[in-house]
Amino acid sequence: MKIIINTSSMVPIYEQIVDQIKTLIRKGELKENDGLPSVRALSKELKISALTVKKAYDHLESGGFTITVHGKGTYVAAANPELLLEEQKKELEDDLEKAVQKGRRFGISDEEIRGLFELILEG
Amino acid sequence: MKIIINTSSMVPIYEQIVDQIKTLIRKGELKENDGLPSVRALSKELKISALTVKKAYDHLESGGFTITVHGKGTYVAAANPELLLEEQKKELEDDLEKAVQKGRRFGISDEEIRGLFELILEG
Amino acid sequence: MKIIINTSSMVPIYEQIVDQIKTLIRKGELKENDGLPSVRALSKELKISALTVKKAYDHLESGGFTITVHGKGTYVAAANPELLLEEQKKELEDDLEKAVQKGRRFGISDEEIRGLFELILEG
Amino acid sequence: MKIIINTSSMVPIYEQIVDQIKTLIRKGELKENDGLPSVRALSKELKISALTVKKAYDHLESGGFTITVHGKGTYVAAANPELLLEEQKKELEDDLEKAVQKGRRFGISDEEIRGLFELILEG
DNA sequence: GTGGTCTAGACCACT
DNA sequence: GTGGTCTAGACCACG
Repeated sequence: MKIIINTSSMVPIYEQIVDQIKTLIRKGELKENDGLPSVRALSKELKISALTVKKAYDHLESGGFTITVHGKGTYVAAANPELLLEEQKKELEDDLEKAVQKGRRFGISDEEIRGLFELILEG
Repeated sequence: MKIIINTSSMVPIYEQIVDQIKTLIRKGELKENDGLPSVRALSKELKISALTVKKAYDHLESGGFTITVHGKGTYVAAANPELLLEEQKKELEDDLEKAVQKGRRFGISDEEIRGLFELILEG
Repeated sequence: MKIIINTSSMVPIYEQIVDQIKTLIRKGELKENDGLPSVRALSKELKISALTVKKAYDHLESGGFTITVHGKGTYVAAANPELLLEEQKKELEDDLEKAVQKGRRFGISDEEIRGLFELILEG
Repeated sequence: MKIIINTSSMVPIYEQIVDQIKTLIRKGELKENDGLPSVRALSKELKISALTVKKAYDHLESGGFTITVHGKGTYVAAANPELLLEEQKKELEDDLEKAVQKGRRFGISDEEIRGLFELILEG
């Protein structure tokens, strides 16, 4: 489990974990019935609170991506990589749309917004 | 003063006010020495707490965009539209960068991210 | 009546008026039964709100320095220049004491405070 | 944290808190990365509203004296005691200057003002 | 009328 | 537990 946490990022830690595990599942690096690290183990490895890991696992489970078996651990559920991809694309789309709308609200032209976007993508 | 508040947004109300007034100043719709609505008047108009409007005005003043005179009101300070534009561009840039990073974290290729972006811009 | 108003000062306008009239009385430039300018006249002369002048006159009257005769005007009361001087000294003393206490609270030595004070007095 | 609040003073409570914490930082009693009391804890201790403490902490953060981490707490930032000292001296200087100007407005001679000042400093 | 401060409590997000 | 936002209303100072 290569999870990378950026504590100075504005993205909540639990969300960073959720995002990365979802991606691992989608890309097939985590397959059905694979076991996730225990909450305590992952929290120790990432040097963060166990409650934060627990929150990430809760989100994964309520989204149907994992199944938690009491007393045993957390396992990857029957994955549907395509659905997952669509979901993640939708989320990205929302973020991009919000940014574009903010730019337009600022009175910045679409050409300029595109220019900034390309700079970021290439930089 | 056409300020539009979206209470269901995750963006704090006071920040929405700050953003929109900054934009009005930058676009010249609010000029130097123009008076802003009184705290009470705007709070009544937007149906929000006076303290929330006050907080927005405080942010504007500490940013040097307005000058507040006790017992008289809040006025637009000597504007520096260019500096303001740079600031707003920087903010947009940050949002776009976060979105791109999220896309990459999802394992979505840059080409796909660009595709989504163009769809939004053209849509 | 040479009253000088500094609108950019942090001292309230009405207080500036009160201070200067008290001083005029104390120094004998305004004597008992002398008439003060009407509220309207002074407000026009100083280009400030009549309410502000009214507030200054109210303070003077409640302090016993003037007497207002309905329909006639405001007149200097029997002055007691010595008492007035003591009062003003007391006020100055309070301000200086507050400043010194603040300096000490900041952990600035008495020598340094004295140094700053002398600089101001000589500057 | 020995913070002393004077509710009968004209100085806003939040400003009193800001002043005293700045001084604690400058004098080294609060060092880099030290945690400040939680908003709720300090508000309870001082028997004031949590919002007032929050306002003080906001001012400290916007001044770069502290760093606030959501869900964790407020911590002392890399201090710059010298800059802080200059800032506090400037504040004291302003207060002294205002007092001197008031004395002169009262028509009190510089010698007398100095006399009062020395009495306070020595008393 | 204006802004400035404060309260007592609520709800939310993050750890 | 922590901080972040918001409310509805109060009281004060200034014009």
